Amino acid sequence: MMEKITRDFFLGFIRIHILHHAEKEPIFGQRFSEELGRHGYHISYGTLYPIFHRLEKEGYLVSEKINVGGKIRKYYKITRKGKRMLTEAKQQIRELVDEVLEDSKELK
Amino acid sequence: MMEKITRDFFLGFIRIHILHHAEKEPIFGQRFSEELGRHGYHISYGTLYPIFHRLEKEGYLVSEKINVGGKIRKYYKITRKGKRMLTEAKQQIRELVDEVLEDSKELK
DNA sequence: ATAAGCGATATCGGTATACGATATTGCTTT
DNA sequence: AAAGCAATATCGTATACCGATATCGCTTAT
Repeated sequence: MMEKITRDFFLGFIRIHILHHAEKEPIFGQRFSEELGRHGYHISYGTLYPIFHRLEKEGYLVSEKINVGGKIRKYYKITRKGKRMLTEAKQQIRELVDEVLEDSKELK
Repeated sequence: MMEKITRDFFLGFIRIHILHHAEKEPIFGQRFSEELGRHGYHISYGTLYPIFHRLEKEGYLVSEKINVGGKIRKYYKITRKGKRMLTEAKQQIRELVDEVLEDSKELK
């Protein structure tokens, strides 16, 4: 089980994580969750779906329902507004993180 | 005002941030808050103090009340357990962050 | 044609966390 | 002894996370 502190970090980072992936290719909830799982992370659908809804409502993502093999997936892709925000957020996060993680670089 | 998404990140990162500083020198709430403020960040005392309490309760920090000019400050320093956790958390966070922020490096 | 199956999304009730505002602590000075 | 002050602590409300459960929409079997 993950340390709570690392988990808090993970959760605070999840929206950025989502936008980052949605910038590369359209994503949908279940697959995104699975991929996190493959990397040892887990997020409840009760958390994940409302986050998608909110990101769409705020204009950072836009969704499209697609029938794949008879099942409906809701694919999300990033909007122009989302890209702008993501770029800016990444810069701010990098500044925040660089100072604190500086001395852990050699431990990689 | 900060973007909500960046704020979520900041909040998820705050415990790491605190431990990081407490590793360098003993810290107390009000000064820590002021220093964040100087860097453009803000955290409510209603959020900050309970975080300190929890980190101490979990054994990552230990506090000592010190009278400075007639005022009581509660200085926190990191414990051995806290150091171990911090080192581990930093590595995990670096892995998480590196993939996502990779392509923002040249924008620094 | 209908109901069972299934991938996927949506939502619910309980619990925890963040916030601004207010109260409290503990010492010093008047 | 009470007023002043830096600093810490806590309160009530709002929001977020969670596991569990419900719902959706299509396909296949009866």
